Amino acid sequence: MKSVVTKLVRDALAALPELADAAADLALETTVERTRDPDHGDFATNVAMRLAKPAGMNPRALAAKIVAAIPASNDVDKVEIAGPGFINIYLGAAAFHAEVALILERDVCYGRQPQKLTPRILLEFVSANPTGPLHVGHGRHGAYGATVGNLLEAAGYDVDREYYVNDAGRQMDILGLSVWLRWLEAHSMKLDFPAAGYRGEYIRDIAAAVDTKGIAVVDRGVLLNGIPADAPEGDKEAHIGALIERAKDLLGKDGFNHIRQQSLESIRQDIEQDLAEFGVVFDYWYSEQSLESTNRIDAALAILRDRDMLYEKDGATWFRAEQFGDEKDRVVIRENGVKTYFASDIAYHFDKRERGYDYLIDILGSDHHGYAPRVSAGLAAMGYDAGSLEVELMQFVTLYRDGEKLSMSTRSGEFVTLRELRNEVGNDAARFFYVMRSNDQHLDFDLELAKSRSNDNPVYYIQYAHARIASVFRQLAEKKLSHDGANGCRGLALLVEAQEKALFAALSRYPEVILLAATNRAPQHLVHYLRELANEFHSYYNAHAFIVDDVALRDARLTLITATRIVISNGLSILGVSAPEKM
RNA sequence: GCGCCCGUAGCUCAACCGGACAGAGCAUCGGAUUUCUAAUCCGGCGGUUGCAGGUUCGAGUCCUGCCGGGCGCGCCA
Repeated sequence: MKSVVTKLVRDALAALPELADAAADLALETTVERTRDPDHGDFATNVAMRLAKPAGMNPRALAAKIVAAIPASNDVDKVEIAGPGFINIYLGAAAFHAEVALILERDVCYGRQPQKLTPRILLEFVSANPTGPLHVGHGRHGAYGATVGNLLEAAGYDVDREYYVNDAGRQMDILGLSVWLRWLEAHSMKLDFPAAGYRGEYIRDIAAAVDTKGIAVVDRGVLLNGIPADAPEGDKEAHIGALIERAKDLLGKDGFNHIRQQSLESIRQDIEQDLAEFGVVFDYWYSEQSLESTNRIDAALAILRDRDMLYEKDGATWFRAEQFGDEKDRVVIRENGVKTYFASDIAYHFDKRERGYDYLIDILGSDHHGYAPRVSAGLAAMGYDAGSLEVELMQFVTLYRDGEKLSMSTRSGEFVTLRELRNEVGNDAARFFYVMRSNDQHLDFDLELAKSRSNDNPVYYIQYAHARIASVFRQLAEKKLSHDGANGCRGLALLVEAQEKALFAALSRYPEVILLAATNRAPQHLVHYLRELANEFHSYYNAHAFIVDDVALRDARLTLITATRIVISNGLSILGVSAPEKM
């Protein structure tokens, strides 16, 4: 609906060639806004104020000129100039009636833009290390990423979702070792579990299920002989490092890898299932190991070397990140010959572009904020536009129960898992609460509120509006009445109550909200909108009966609430929240 | 010390490249039900947008400095 107004203003400016220079680099869409105050009409534009200075004119005089140039339209009731030079546009009722007809016609597709061919977007999120079950922080990444993906798709983008599996490196060895030690414990060996190992209960579960091919019970003395002391007396990293080497010796490299791969695959599958149950699904699970096994890291480094982007210093190989805006140069190959994590990141992001994605969005924890300039520098050095990588940072989640903060710690194994959270509050409340706040705000997740089946809980408030509409139609059927939608559309002009006008206006905003939320990667806009829409509906419900004797009025009202039901359902669907028929 | 993010009502948060008297929910106070689900609605109370400057016709929003909080600043992953 906004596009209709924008077009009118654009046509008006086009009819005023003397403004062409002043308006040359003005993005017109941004000057047209919904009004907050109905006294200011439905839409307002500040275009006259924006152009006043470059055009060398008084804003109100300029506004008058623009208003005079606005072409006649059936959609517009009147246009007024207000305040310092705002142009207020009042739309006629017919424009809103047409929008409701469009909602009914497009149904589940209402609010979706036609598919754009470019840019192709790759959205990477969660990407938690496969060393244990997801915790509540990952849940926020999942809910946010999935919703942003849905929003981008609704906005017409071609978007794929990817999970980067950090299945290489030392942490995987620690995982493999942890599982083996638990397996040995289960086979009657008494030992002190390493302080740096993964201590969660799930490790025992994996150990119990592990395929024992190539695994042997070893003598405790053989295992621990010559291993440096663990913390607190010794260095826990040295201790576990020596144990990993010992494990590889005793089991053989293949034997150890066998345990390690089984362990990580078990955890990865658990993560995938957990997320799937949460309505968070990925197109690709991209393995870090595969980067190495296909030599993509070496290939990327070779390209950098060819471009003179690498140099040797202190026995290590450095990348000239500073040249591309990073705060300092970064090591890609350590003195000991091992490639850094950053080297695989460059290769990975390069590969994303090579796979044909034009635009990359990474959703990362806020503790990774230093990472964006680095990887952008890598992309730029590889010949791709640094601006083609966008990083959205997620602030942390704090759980509260009865007003008390719950602590979380991965290593201790005492964290609250996403699965536990989902079981406790339900998927709908969890999805909703996770995206209620802007991603750059800390999220206080109140378990009691999320569970409460009361008016305190915004999820139920919105779902209840949907269920109430469904209930109205059940009542209609019980009364042996039916709804003639075509007749309802013809009779929309009968709907002149304040609550009806408010509902018309709210409904017509939906496509704009989707675009806004998608553009800003800001699901909370949709959350707030749905709450407002539900509020308009509940007010209407309380003020007026829908199932009235006057057939024309009844059909019109039922048509209006049908449109409301469609929009609520579509919006909730993007949030990954169900729209119940009954509560 | 340097860098990034945040600071809005008692609490939790909105506010669309800067726009009209800064909006919701909770809490609190008062009201609405012979009714299509009261998981609802209507109204009242509540603000120097951390502080001080600056830019602008116009600043919660942009710039500078300060105060407070979070996170980062590895040849870790």
